[in-house]
Amino acid sequence: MTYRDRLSGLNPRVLTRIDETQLEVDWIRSATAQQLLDLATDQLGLKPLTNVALPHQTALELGNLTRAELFNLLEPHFDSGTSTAKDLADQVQLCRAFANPRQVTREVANYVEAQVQKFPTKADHLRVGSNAGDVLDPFILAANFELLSEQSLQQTIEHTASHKVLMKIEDLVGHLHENVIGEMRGNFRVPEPQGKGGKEKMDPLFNPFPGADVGQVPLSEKQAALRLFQVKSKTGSAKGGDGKRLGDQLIALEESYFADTYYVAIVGNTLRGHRSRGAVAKASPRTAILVGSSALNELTQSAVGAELLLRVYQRAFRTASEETGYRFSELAVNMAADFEERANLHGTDFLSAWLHDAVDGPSEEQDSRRQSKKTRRHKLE
DNA sequence: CGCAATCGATTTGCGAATTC
DNA sequence: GAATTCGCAAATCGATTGCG
Repeated sequence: MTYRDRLSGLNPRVLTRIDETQLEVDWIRSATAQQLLDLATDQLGLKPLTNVALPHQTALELGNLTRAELFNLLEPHFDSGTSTAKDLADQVQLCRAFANPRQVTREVANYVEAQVQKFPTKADHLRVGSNAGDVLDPFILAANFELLSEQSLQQTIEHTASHKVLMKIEDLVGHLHENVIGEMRGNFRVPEPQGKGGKEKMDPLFNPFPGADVGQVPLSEKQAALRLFQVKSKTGSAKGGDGKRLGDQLIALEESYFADTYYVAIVGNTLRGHRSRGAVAKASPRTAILVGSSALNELTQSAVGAELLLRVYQRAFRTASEETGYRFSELAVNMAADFEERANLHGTDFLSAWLHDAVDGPSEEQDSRRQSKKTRRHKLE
């Protein structure tokens, strides 16, 4: 019985993507180094290079070279004043990883741009977050003002804004990992659960792989086992009870699909201090728990996965910066002016002004006893 | 049906509890 | 006693729920 037989009955769109990614990885597994090189030169509109790849070298051998190694190989074939050798080295790695590099890089840039559009641009974006209750903490603002900002309103606002932006970027990067790794040859992004039933309940149509973010078709030496990954940015992400919950999900995936499961963190150079390793291992003993390069090697089936991600992301960030025109420091000046203006209006310093904005309100909106709706749940009982 | 509130997921940081 | 793990906090996002 092949891995594919065990998947029959799953959502047809998921199966289509799995079959597609199987073909994509089959190509690179069977291609020669020359074929990979030809693909890369063709995509850049360059003439084919005939005397770079060794006759019996495979595409994987060439594609798994580091960027520096590739560059050294290619550099003698181009004029030293141009960036062509570098571009081609990049393109070889991209073609090794993705079946459609151009589309992937464009989509990543689009995604980044969409998130940049949600970065703060006005003072009101700092005063309250996207959730109405997430009001900026005036006491932390005071600490920021005194301890970080030399009592400068301008600096205080810059620190506050950058904190907010970096929180958004954390979320952004986490999603990039899932989506970009899911696009690589042999991998597929596990679709978000659809419709009702919850995120944790397995359903062949609406939620076939609860607990996994990325799937991978089997290795050529172990054809029976689908590989399923729970991907985190760092080991600190899941804590306490999350580990047990994830472990329970992973072991359910192993049993349902005869799958090998992986609990991986992209960033991290040691398992020491892993917050949820224990809980996952206890609930799902056969799940491999990996961090850093060890994680990337499994996810990308290459030794240069981390390099590749950085390259794709940096390009996207630069493109997004140019295309959105988001200018952090200019916006911070405007936001600071707005805070100052509000303070002058109230005739006090801006910390006091914001303190009242952050805690004052009609008691009907602040006191559950005055909210006549329905009874609320309480933690203790 | 549309919008607001809520729920569950993610991140980091910190201190308490537990384990070796 | 040191190292590890657990649990809580604040912040964000997206999906679901529920109200008018």
